[in-house]
Amino acid sequence: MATLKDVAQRAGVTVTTVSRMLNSRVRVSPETQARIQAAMQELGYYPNEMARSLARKNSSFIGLIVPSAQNYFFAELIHHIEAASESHGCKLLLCVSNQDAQKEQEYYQMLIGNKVMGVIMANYGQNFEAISRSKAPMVVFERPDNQQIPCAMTDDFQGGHLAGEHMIGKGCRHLLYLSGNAAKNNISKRRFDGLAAACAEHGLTQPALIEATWDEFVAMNYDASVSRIFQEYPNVDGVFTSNDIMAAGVVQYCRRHHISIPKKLKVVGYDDTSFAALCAMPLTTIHQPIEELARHAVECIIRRANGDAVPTTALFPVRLVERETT
Amino acid sequence: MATLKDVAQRAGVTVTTVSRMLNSRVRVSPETQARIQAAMQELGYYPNEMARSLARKNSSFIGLIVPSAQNYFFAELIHHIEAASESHGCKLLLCVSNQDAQKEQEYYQMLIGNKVMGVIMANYGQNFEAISRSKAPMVVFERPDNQQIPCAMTDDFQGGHLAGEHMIGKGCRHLLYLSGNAAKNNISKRRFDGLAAACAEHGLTQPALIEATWDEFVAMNYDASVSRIFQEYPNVDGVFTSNDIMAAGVVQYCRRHHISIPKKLKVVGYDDTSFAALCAMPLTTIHQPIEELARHAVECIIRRANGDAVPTTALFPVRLVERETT
DNA sequence: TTTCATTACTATACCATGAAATTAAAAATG
DNA sequence: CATTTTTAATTTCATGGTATAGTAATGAAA
Repeated sequence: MATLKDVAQRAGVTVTTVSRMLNSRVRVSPETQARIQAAMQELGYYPNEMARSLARKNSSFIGLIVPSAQNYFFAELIHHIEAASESHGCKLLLCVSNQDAQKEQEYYQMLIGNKVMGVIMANYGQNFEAISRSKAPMVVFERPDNQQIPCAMTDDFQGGHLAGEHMIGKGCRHLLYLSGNAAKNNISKRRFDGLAAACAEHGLTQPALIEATWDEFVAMNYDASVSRIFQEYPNVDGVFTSNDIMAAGVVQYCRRHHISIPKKLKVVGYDDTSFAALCAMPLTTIHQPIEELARHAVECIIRRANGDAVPTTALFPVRLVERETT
Repeated sequence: MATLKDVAQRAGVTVTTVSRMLNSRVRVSPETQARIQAAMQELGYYPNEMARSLARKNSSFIGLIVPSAQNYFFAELIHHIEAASESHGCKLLLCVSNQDAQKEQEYYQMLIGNKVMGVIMANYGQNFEAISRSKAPMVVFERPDNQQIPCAMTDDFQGGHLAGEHMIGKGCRHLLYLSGNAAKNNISKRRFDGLAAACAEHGLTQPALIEATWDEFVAMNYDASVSRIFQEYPNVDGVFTSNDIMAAGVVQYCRRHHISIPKKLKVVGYDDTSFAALCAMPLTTIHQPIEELARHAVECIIRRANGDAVPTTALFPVRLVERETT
């Protein structure tokens, strides 16, 4: 590959001049500019980003750590984060952690080693001290223990509450929350709390709770947990799930067991990925503003890289989308 | 961040020694090794990958260009390519082209500029000359014009043929192919040819053809094309689609219009992503070995980086998975 | 004393950046 | 008009963190 030097030589100037033309807005005479342009054309020059990063002590990479890339929610998140990155001239380094805390750490190290502009973590393993040490800006999709870290999140409590209100309004009396693998984490807890609050407000008992496993998340098959619902809580008439895939699983189960939806059972999913509308029975679900979330996260990083102030926490509202399962 | 120099200083050796220990298999005495290890620990040293890449003239990045990250097929592809990369110690640079040939070029340039080990293109824009110039190994998921480029693909003709055989065997007489946005591309053509061959073998007329648009692909909503099917070919009794999302669209349409599946109409999808089993009506579909494909692509790159020979073309068989739509 | 293993030293390369210095040309001054 | 000042355009030089080749030095074992 042609280097700056080659271009400079061909254009009859020094490397600095070429570099200046490319990077700084200091004037370069039009003639030299033309000569350099021509030389670059002829040689098919493209700067070595490695050298750039080294010299500048930072790259234009943005690291993204997600637990899965297959899962629809994260697939959309990835999609939008890529788009947002690209629109800011950044490149996306994608890391799939499989929810493995160890891997998360390793990936994080690797990203820091690659001098990324910032790291976005979509699943924030609990004890993550390394972060505070490094000074690479980081954004998290979860309320971090460390208040220094910017955070973009949606209003999970509201989501649970909306779902509860909706189902109760439709006549449900026995609610159940089918929680994701992250049952003990805050996201799940907040949603549950929202749901529970709605129950309390209407004088209903606490919602029941079933926790799916991580394996089910990976396999995108929640059959085991879904059937537990009906074994353990036969009189349930409203199910709220942690994601749309689970909701689809419930719908499928009911179809096989001739439980009519929405008459006998109402189902509210979560995320509102395109999948929610694609199931043969379109899901009522809580819509998460994934694109806004993604944009916000990327912007946090860009701003911090520019030395601008960054809001510590941003809370995005969610909304309920009514379709056919309620 | 601590640098090699810092580590060397602390361990009382020269950078060369530390570097040697990290990179070459030349012997370093156990004591020095221990001292260096300790120093690295204490300083939390992690090598600057930028500097490494620069010095070595290559990085351990693998670039992946896909038209979309949301689309289920590509989401799974991404997932598996990430996994395969990681297992070889490589990092994944994800690029979403939106099927824009211009963007594809730009991304490709960018990747070359980042000295990636290789590029995997999941949608291979036609006239892509830049490739031949650069010598970064590249793998494509499509039969390339350029025979130099390794290529991993599945047997699309077989896929079409299987679908045809299956539907004809189930009694269909009027087949239709709902083609993806890439109707004019080879993939789609080969599938159609396979389907047509099956028809011919059974003395049926050529299958009808409807082409979806790129916009529909992006929106993951094929309503417009789906309804065209029934307007233009009211007597169709078997639909073969280019992906599972389309098939789900057909199923949904039929559900709304009380066309019973599989009695009146049979549907065969393509890809067999997890989505195929998740729809409320599980799809009969052509299974693509996405994981194997991904692994193969990554291995091609690794091998070429090691200077080993790489098979030019690898053709993977597909198989039909029968579920409830036929 | 020779031999060998280990480590140090030195220099150079990778490619680009950026601060400071230089040159050349244009403008202002007496 | 000669001289100084200003400005624009470009160059020189040092720098970033690591890799690597070649050579010298050290110390211990043969």
